[in-house]
Amino acid sequence: MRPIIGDFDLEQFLPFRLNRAAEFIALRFAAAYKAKYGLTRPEWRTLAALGSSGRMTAKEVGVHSTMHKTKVSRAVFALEERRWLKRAQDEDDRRVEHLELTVAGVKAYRDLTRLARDYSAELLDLVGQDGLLALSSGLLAVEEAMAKRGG
Amino acid sequence: MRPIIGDFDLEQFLPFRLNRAAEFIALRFAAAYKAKYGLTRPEWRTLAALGSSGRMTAKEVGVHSTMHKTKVSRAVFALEERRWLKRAQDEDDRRVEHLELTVAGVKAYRDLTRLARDYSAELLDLVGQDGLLALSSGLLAVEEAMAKRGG
DNA sequence: TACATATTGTTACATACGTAACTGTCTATT
DNA sequence: AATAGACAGTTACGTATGTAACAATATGTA
Repeated sequence: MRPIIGDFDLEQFLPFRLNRAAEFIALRFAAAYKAKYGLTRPEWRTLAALGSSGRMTAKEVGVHSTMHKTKVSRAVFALEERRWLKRAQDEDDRRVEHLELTVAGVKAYRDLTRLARDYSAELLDLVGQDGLLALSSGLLAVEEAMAKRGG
Repeated sequence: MRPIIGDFDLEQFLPFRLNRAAEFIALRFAAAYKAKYGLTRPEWRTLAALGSSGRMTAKEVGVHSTMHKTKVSRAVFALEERRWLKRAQDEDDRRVEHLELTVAGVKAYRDLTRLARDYSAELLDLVGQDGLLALSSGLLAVEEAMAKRGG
């Protein structure tokens, strides 16, 4: 539909397009880990961060996965209740807690990363290689901008 | 940091990267309309949809801007309270309401689209033309996939 | 040592959200 | 005409969110 009043078109506005695509892409995957384990997104991200890096503080998880500290705090609490994660106080600085996955946590992490890889393949099929390459290269440019301007 | 346990890396996972970039890009613009008018994102989107198309039903707004009907319903209510929008019942089907901006609404729309254009220019400056072109082309591929698979 | 400031992580509060249930209206079938 | 189903839009409810205030600890400076 052509604009009547102005020449602005939401359909062409990058923030809108980016958001819509992100919701679409992320929701399909979120449905998987939500259905299988009842995880929230912050919980999945925390699991993924700890699974790949082995041991981190809550603050590091937040930086690594770009999450607000309250989100991390709540996700850590939920994963701890599930017994997928354990805390250990730092000996030098008692404000700091080192977080680590339990055996059960690692198991869940492995299963979920398998789902993630399956989903990546599905995306390749759905969006096509050219599309994904373009997207990835565009995202890289945004990520560089974020690093400069403090994302 | 290299993964210790598995070979999965959140940093490379497209849903994560897409989400993070979308949050970064959208938040910067959201800050503008939130600071200036106290608008929420659904309200801005509804305003943008009505501003560019002139007259729509709530359902059409939802389709056009990919929003859940409860979001649209609440945004319409808020814009109506502000007297930026008025409703008119359809004469043939009394379930349907035609939504239209008031003069004040159009004025705000014009101002906000100006901000949107400024922000687009800022993005060009921040991310660079090559990056934006790649991003746009990648998003197009996603949008085509969404159209096929029902986004 | 004492005091101000910064930092890690948690919590209280207000707000935003989606699901599901609902109201009112229209359409199709009988 | 009557009934069942579909549809537009609203609302109630539980949950997720960010802001701001907070507790506990650490650091720097006098």
